[in-house]
Amino acid sequence: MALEHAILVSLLEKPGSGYELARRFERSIGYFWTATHQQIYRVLKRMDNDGWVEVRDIPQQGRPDKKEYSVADLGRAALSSWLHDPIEPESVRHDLAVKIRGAAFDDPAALIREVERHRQVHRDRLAHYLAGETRDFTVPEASTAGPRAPLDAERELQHVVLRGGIAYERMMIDWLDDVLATLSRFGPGR
Amino acid sequence: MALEHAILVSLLEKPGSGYELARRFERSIGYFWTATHQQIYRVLKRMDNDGWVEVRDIPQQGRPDKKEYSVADLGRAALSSWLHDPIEPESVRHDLAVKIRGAAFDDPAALIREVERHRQVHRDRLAHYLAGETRDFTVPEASTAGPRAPLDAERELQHVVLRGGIAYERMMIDWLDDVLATLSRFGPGR
DNA sequence: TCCTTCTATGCAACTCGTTGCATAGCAAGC
DNA sequence: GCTTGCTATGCAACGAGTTGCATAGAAGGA
Repeated sequence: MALEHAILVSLLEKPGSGYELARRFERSIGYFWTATHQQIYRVLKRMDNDGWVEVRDIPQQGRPDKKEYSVADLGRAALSSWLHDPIEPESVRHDLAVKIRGAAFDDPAALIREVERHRQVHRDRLAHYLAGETRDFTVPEASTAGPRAPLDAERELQHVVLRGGIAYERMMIDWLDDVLATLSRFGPGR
Repeated sequence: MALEHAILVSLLEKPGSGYELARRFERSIGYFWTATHQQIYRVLKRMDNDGWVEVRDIPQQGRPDKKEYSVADLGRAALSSWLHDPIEPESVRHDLAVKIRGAAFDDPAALIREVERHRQVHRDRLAHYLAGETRDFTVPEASTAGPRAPLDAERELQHVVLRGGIAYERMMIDWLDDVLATLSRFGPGR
């Protein structure tokens, strides 16, 4: 039940409409939390009822009005409370791993295409993350000694999460290489 | 909707009762697919209705009867068909990443305990996987040249999935170290 | 001109997954 | 003797997430 909290974080970083949130969930936030516009609209409505967010109607020309949401005090409190609650380490769900073990009872070689496709997706994601890192987090040459520049928590924490995404994609690409090498040792048919 | 398929794979590897499946989902299968006994019983019943599995009642002394499930031809066909369908690379859900980005609006240092706890969980899992690998996949010294031993697809594929789990845990531990180093650069309070 | 895509929001129906509870006998430890 | 935990299955209710559909005007390409 962390969708509310993911929305709160995103709105604290920058207020926006449900539609805009949905697009963010396809990009930066979506790297570690996915949500469709349906869920977002539904949850936003509930959050509004609960007083977690404030809405401002923004009329637009030629398009439907936009509702810009921002975080209210109650929402901030709810986020803070959630941050202090322990959470369980997330449970994993890897369809591909099920398929790989299942391939033993079918045709292992037939999975090669599929695994290659997944590897390409992870390569693309990695390239995308690395481009984002260069764009947003490249700092000018640090002075040799001297005091550090004041730390911007928001930026630093976004960066460390992005580094997590990068590490994950690199790990996946390496593992999928391993999987491909393993699959290729079995001939077609069973 | 891959729970059916995960169950099929598990039953092909070894027939068993719903209860036994639930325990396997806490162990080896659960490393990449979680399920509670509720889901398993419900899905097993549906799979039985659809003719994917066969049930054999095994009376026991002093305990409730056990229903041992095994995969029927229809189930095997369903698995094979699923294996040949492409799947989307799985969408991620990392509560912890949401928390880390959210910490910028609260107290970053307060997250340190939580992150350390998660790191410990991942260390434990890693140790567990490594022990399992030594136990199940240590091969006797390979002969210098000569022909390879016949390859056992089931075993090899189980092993490569386990190696994926190991790589994942190592990556997480390293990343959480990075997160801790980042969090520690911010003082308490905001 | 028509078709598609984008912005922007939303309902309804459905499936999937979680939580709490219930039964029931046996074994082990305090 | 009592509590806890294990085997073994299951119902009921709820909450989370997905899919299909609908509206509606603007912009851009075939």
